[in-house]
Amino acid sequence: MLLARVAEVSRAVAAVPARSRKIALLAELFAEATPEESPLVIAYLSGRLPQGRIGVGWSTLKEVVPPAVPPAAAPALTLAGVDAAMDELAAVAGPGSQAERTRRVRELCAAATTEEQELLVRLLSGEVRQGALDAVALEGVAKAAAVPATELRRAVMLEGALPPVARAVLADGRAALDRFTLRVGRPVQPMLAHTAASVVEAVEALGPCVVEEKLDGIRVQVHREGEDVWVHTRSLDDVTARLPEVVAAAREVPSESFILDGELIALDPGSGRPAAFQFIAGRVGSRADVLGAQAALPLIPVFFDVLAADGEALVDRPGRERNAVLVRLLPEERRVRRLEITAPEDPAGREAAERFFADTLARGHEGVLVKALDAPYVAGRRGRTWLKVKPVHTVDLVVLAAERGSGRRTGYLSNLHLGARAADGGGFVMVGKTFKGLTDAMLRWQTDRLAELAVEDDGSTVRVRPELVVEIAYDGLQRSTRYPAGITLRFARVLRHRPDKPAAEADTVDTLLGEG
DNA sequence: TTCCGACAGTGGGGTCGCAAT
DNA sequence: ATTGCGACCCCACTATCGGAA
Repeated sequence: MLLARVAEVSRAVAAVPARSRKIALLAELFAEATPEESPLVIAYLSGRLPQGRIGVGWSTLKEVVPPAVPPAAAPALTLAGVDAAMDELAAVAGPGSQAERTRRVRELCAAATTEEQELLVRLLSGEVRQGALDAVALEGVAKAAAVPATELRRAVMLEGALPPVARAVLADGRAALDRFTLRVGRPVQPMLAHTAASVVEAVEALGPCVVEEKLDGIRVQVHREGEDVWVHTRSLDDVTARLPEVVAAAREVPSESFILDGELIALDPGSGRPAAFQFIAGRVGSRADVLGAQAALPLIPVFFDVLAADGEALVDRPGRERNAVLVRLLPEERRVRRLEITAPEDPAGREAAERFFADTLARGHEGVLVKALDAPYVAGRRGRTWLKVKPVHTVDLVVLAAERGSGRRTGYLSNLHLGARAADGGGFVMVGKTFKGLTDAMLRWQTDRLAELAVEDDGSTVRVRPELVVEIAYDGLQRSTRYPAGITLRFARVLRHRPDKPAAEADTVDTLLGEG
């Protein structure tokens, strides 16, 4: 198959708003592909390269963004040829590699038509912007293979990726799905949670449930088969080699075969309180001198779920049964603290849940997860049966500048630079940016208002007179080397504009530091 | 007919490893 | 030695479609 055919369908998918039409267009092409090329077609049309990210970002791509490179007159690139080129691109390393990557990307684009160039750039940048990624592509495969999407989705979650499952089901039909089962050693997509505003709201929504402490660390899925152990992150990256202490902990579990789901945290050497997320992420990211890094900051795995044990899959069992297995496998200090609320309608139960939440925060943790007691482990879905609750801080800050948006925000001033009032009363100190929480109406309003306040425009960022106050919600402060006060807001989002409030009454850096 | 679950899109800060300067 | 880039860890929120209620 030619790349041009894929590019053509991608453009058509982007052009139709209805999801059902997107799915139909994708299904048509998937049915047209041979079994050999189907994984490639599906990967490309779900917005990713089979090779994953291969060291090419916007800085490299800006030199080839159409129409920077003269396009080929007629389509000639085959899917197999492009795939081979991507393999080679991914393998480029060492001195001169940056120039070599740029050269190869340009060479590939020179052999592509304009439409193909656009697809290549979008695949390499990871932004297909066709309104269809994994989930919609999965629906397309289900339609093409005439299998129920729910069954296909389950197989994909257990396999961890769509293309291999798609190839099997397109070739052999529904029966092929039976080949994809939960297997120790093969990571599955982790179950995710939704957000609730309060513990009471979460408990009311779920009925009989368990409240668990939410640890602020790195999610890990730990597999063991005999002496073999694998550790995977949320995106299924294999980080086993960086985490010897997790491997050792897995080998202490009194079971030869299991899959555990948990969080990696660390304790601050001084206070014994949970270490800041930044330190834990740094540890997990360190590949060089693993033993030295481990000595400086040993990580502690704490688990909250078990997907399989002693050769038996547990994902379809209710949460209370999985927890019973977890209790059997792990000592208390290897499990998250939890409180069962068996009678959610009883005020005493709700009060207990509230106390547990407050106590968890007092211990220095991030918040809680509330989970329905009878819910199965639904891999890869953000099920309504797990709800997270975290405290939210708010603060009034001043807009110092705004960046022009892209994609559907083209033409709007989108990303706001946020300033706190300086402690000494002189001016404002930037403490972060945000583009979140804005409705289209707010976007339109702030674009107009900020244009009135503009004092300088470099084409991408518009500096403004510091007069517009915005109410900002955030999850807490982080240490920062980027901003002058040495701090920045974590997960800042706009709650509302405050045109009624003078900038001189905005919150100060000291207020921010006081609230932590 | 209305409601709501699931998806995609739009980016935020920090940290590491590696290449370029 | 420092800087810049890319990958990946954490993530919030809105708009939209389409099936459920």
